[in-house]
Order: sequence, then C-alpha cells, then structure tokens
Amino acid sequence: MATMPNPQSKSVPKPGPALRAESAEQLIRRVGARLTSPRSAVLTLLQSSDHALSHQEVTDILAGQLHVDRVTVYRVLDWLVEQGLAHRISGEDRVWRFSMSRPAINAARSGKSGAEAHRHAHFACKQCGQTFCLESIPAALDVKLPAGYRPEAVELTIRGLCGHCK
Amino acid sequence: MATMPNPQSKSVPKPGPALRAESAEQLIRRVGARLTSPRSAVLTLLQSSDHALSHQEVTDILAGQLHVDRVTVYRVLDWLVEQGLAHRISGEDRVWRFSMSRPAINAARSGKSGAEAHRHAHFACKQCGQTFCLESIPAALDVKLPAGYRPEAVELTIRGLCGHCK
DNA sequence: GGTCTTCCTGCAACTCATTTGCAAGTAGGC
DNA sequence: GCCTACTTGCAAATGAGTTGCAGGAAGACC
Repeated sequence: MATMPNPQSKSVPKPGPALRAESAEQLIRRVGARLTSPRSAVLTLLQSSDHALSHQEVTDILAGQLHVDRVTVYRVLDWLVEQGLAHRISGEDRVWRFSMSRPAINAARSGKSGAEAHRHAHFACKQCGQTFCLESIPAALDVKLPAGYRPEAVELTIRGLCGHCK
Repeated sequence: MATMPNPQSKSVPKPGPALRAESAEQLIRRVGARLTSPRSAVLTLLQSSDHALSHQEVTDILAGQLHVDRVTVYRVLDWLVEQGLAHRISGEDRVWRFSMSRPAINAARSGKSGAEAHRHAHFACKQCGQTFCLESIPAALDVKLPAGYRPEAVELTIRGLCGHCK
C-alpha cells in the first residue's frame, strides 16, 4: 500500500499486477496456515486497496467475485490481524477498518509481530469516511507518561478532509 | 438552544466534594439550558470521576441514586459534548467514553468550543479497561500531511497498563 | 401562586456491527 | 484416496447506540 494514498480511486480497487494474488497466497503459506479462497480473496483485496477497508466494504466488493459469508469475512479479518498480516483501525463510527501495510508484511516475514511493526498514523476523512495509513508519520512512544504508566502501543488518528474531499 | 450565558457569574469553583454538585448546576446554567436532575447527576458524576466513563458505567452508578432512563443518559451525554462541557473518546471496544476536562470547562466559560479545547492525549489501560485523560500531553497538529490533506482534529491514544495495573 | 409553552424524559421498539454455536465442508498430511 | 483438524456457512444472539412519540416538568410570564 502506498505511503501517499490516492484518494481518487474509491472503493473498488484495481486488480493490480498478477503478482498480487500470488503474493497473498505466499503470505498465507508463510504463516503456515491453510490456503482457502476466502483468505486469499480478502488478503488480495486488502493488498490492492489504497485505504483501510471496513468489513462491509470487503463483503460488498467480494460479493461480485465469490460467495463468502459475512461471518467468514469477520473471521478472516480477525485472523489476518492475529497473524500480523493486517492491522485493525477503530473509527469514530464504531466500525473496524482493516489495512495491510508494508511494515506489517515485512514484520510477518521477519517473525516480528504485526502490532510491533504497526506504528504509523492514520487519517480519517470526515467527508468520504475513508481511512488512510500515513506510513511516513510515526506514532511514536516518546511521550512522557505519569509515573507507573507502561505504554505498549500508540494510536494516532488525524481527522479532517482528505486530498480528494478538501 | 440559546447559548447566551447566564448573567449571574460566580467565582471559579474550587475542587472539593461539597462544591461539586453546585458547580455542575452552575455550568448547566452557564450554557443557558434547563436544569434537570439527569443533567445535573451525569455532569456531577463526570466531574468527580478520575477516568472517562462509558454510558454503561454512568447508568450503573446513577441507578443507585435516581431513576434515569438509559436513553436519557445517552441524550444527556451527547448534549454535554454538544455544549462543550464534556468530550467523547472512542475506544477499542466500540464504546464511547465521556470525560469532563478542565480545559473544556474553561473553554465553555470563555465561549470557545469544547472540541477546540480538547487537545490532549488519552491513556487506555488494557487491564482495567479504564481510559484516562493525559491533559499534560498535547495531541498536536504539527504533523506533515500529504499535499491537500486538511487536518481538523488529532486523536492520540496510548494503550498499555496504567499506574494501578502495572 | 397559577398558567402556558417549550424543551426534556421515559418507554418501547428498532438498527446495525459484531459474536457465538453448531453442523457440514474441505485443505493438506499420511 | 482416506482422515482429521481446521474452516466455512447458516441461523440466532448480543449489545451499544438510535428513533418516535406521548406525557412530564422547568422556567417565563402574569
């Protein structure tokens, strides 16, 4: 996924190079898991999307490609997060959004946890509702906390208007 | 809803249990709104809590004090946010939490919007589930966004173990 | 104190994202 | 090709938050 997202391309991502599907399968095998069509389809979708996708978006887009139950989509998304192949972003609309980021993939390859590699800011557009990863902006743990507080993760979300909606 | 402040102006309330209830009433009148027992009770509760409260927590605590419908609690909390007397924090568990912060109150007094004054980080403890305001840590808008992106608000949430759960 | 108007509250029913239970299906090891 | 453990599909449940509406009460006016 591009560090600088292109807001022009909306919900339906382009299929992309042939390598993408193969890459999704490779990643699934890399974690030693069973390769199934829902997993492959969801992961490929996340890979080719320039913004974080909600469960609803994934289900809608997949609906035209293959038959996948919505519960399965939930489970696959959870599983991808568990495996460190994707990360989950909580939005203001109480909807989870999922995104696959290069660092997460690299971390999975190198054995690090996805959470550990997932240290960047997000931008949530209040106009179009889309959420973009700002991988160039770190969500750093360098803040001074009150005594005794042990930080483990930082969530930095910027809200406003994206490049397309401004 | 009128926003004309009440002419009766009193001194800044001092911290202390006895003055707290009175202070909640003062604040409600300050925004020119009707003083009702649900509003007073919820605001007093937020004032006396050291952490952000969920709707469920507010309802539970209030249950032992007076009869308030859960829908009314939702509406009062929304109203407090609208008036800038409280702010709303979105958590990982898809539950809103509400907190009243000094800056927000001062902003209400000076006519500024609560959102404008609400520029601090939050700490979410994964052990006890509580969320605390870190008013000494600013959620600054000084990040470099991709061209065309217009930021309006920053949400900075640190997750980990709080001083009590460490 | 009494009346009136407008805003607020309580109640019931609803929405919708997400979860759970379970039986049927299938990927991959043997 | 067979088996077993892991996945999926379906139905139903959960739970936070919302909506519509009628009755109730805060506060203004007299």
